[in-house]
Amino acid sequence: MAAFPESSQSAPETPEILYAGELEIRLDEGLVLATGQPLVLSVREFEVLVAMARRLGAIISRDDLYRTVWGGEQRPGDRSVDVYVSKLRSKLEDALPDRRFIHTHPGFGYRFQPQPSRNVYTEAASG
Amino acid sequence: MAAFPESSQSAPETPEILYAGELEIRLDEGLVLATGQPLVLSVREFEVLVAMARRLGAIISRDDLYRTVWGGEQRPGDRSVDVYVSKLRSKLEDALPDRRFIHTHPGFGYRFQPQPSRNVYTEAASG
DNA sequence: CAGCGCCTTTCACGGATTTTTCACGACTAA
DNA sequence: TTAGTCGTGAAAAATCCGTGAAAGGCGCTG
Repeated sequence: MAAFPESSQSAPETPEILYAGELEIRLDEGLVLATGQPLVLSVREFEVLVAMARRLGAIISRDDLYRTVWGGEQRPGDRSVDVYVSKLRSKLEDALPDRRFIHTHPGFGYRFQPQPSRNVYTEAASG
Repeated sequence: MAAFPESSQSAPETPEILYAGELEIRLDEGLVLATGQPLVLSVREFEVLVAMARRLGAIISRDDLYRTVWGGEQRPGDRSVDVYVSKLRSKLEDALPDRRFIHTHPGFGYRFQPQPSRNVYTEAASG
């Protein structure tokens, strides 16, 4: 609803703010608001969140996430992505206990999509 | 120097006074009142405060702050911004011990927003 | 000119925070 | 059981930040 005011000179697909559930992700500032309340995320946490939020609803493989956030190829056995997804989940759950955002699809990757945690009906998560 | 810097954004009207919590910042005078009591700030301190207060709630990077207050580009390793934020914090905390104004977002910058650290008798309604 | 006082800039150190890496255990599938 | 995938606490390494204090400027006073 809140249309953001401004430039049409940039690329049409470069929003400065992403919205997902009660999350507001301000790309230019590195700020995330949960129901208006600011979260304190580290740089990596923020980048992982943005990478996922940009592809809301899609499954993103770990390799893909790694390339997007860290750059280069992920070495076999590297768990960085998992660790940061875990940190992110923790902070998001702190801020919004009734929501789940990051869904695991074993063998495939992660999917980012705001979803109430009490109500699980859309699909069985075990692909 | 200029009594007050022209704003970089074209707001319909440029306010001469900023309010934030119990702070009143009189731009044209260079005067800051905390619960009516005047603070003694140096020029730089005042400018840093104004730069932040003008973007209340937003994260401002050190580079950004440097450009706004000092002008030009910040040289790598320059800590001026940090030092002045520290001085400012110290004076604000002197004047209003129960409030936090300047929040650090490691890796991103600072966010200015009045926030009670203890006592909540703020004007509750969003303003 | 010399001495002061205030402001700004720069430096340095230690603590805080982040990032990376490791390890263990839960879980799944054959 | 055996192998592969995940979640996550915690150690180790790397950065980032807060801040006291030194150093340099500038104006004022005697």
